[in-house]
Amino acid sequence: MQQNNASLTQAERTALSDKAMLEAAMALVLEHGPDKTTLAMIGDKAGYSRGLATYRFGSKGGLYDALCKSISRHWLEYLKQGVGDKVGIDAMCAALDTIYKFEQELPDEARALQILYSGAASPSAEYQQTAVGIRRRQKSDVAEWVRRGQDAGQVRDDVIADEVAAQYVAYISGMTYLWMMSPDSFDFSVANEVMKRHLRDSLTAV
Amino acid sequence: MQQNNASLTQAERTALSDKAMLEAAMALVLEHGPDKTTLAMIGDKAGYSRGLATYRFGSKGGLYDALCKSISRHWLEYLKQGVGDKVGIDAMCAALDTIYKFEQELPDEARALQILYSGAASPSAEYQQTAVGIRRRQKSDVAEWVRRGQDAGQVRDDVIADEVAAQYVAYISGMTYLWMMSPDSFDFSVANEVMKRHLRDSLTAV
DNA sequence: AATCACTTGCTTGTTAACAGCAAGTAAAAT
DNA sequence: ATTTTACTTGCTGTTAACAAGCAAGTGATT
Repeated sequence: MQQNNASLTQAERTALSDKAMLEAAMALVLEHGPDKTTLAMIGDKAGYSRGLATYRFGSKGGLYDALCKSISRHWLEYLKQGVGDKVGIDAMCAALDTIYKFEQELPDEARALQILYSGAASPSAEYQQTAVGIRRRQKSDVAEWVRRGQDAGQVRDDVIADEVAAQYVAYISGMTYLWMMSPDSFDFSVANEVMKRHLRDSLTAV
Repeated sequence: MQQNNASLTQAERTALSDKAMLEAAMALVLEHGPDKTTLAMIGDKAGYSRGLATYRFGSKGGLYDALCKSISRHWLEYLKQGVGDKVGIDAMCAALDTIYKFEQELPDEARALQILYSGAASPSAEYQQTAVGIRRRQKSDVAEWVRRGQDAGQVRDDVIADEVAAQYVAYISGMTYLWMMSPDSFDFSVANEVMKRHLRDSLTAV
């Protein structure tokens, strides 16, 4: 399929097939969901054999773990760019805007990530720890924003960073889930404005 | 298995096997997740044949839809009892306490429901509409509490009931999900106290 | 620079497990 | 007694996973 390139190093071949497989997997997950997607479909769509997915990723769960990590990495980079070096309330508001922008610009990745994170709730999900780790990291990042905002005098001192971060991450998890499940019932941009106002009202130093 | 009862009506037989199947399914979903649970395992655990689940519920997805509805019904009754005839902020706070109590008293049902709702994010989930409908109903119930609280003069008039309800339901969805994924990272009772304080601070009429 | 030993990427053959269906049996209703 | 309903068993196509094989790339020796 891809041997029109006269000659590739082993590393290049792997990188190429890896990318093709993960892209195919994402498209098929969006269309059919993780469980109705078969390894044969993925291999076929990627332009390889039905056996490559298992060979490369060990198992179906292993492939989804890799996909989860791959999209998460991209998302975390995107978020980092959107937030920049802001801290405190500014960082939290910028993150909300970045989430919305990500959903608008890269709806496929956003949706696929949401499906995978949701699937991680199942006891059989092999990427459960991956999903948990990312949520945990997001929470600690937010807590750090709050602490730095407090140091900078922007955020009031009597709030507890970890508590604020837990509420914030819970809100985001729930809102992205609900919005994906029924976009017509939940207006994301309005919700974001409400949330930003709330953050300013409740966290700004007196 | 259950024919020690001399004679049962057809309706009784169905009710009995229905209950046994759903209970078995719930236990197995908690242990192995929906996709690694097989219909044969469910029939076996319930004390019937491997074929009954398909016969009764049409398909694996149909069974999970029934399970989702069954646990949801119980949960909604439990919630109704916990909230009583409260409205406004009181109802929203009572609902938070009831959620916590449900998780403490009936952790299996709470966890199974969470797994099923999460699985509904997959495009292949046959109970997607069931899950969406319940979330939608919860949101409109909350909006109604807010409106009645406004009528009673407890809740400030300048908040928009639908917006408040969306935020509230999003927060609950996210918190229950995160708490199930890593109970050690999210302190549910502390989060509830924080949330209740926030509700009072931001919604109480001036 | 040409060959050869070896490794790595990928494919194909195979198997056990699975969901779903159809045809059957047993139990209750009429 | 006959019909209807609850449930079981036999069967088939599909699937994930594994193993054995093939082909392409790599690196050392000459």
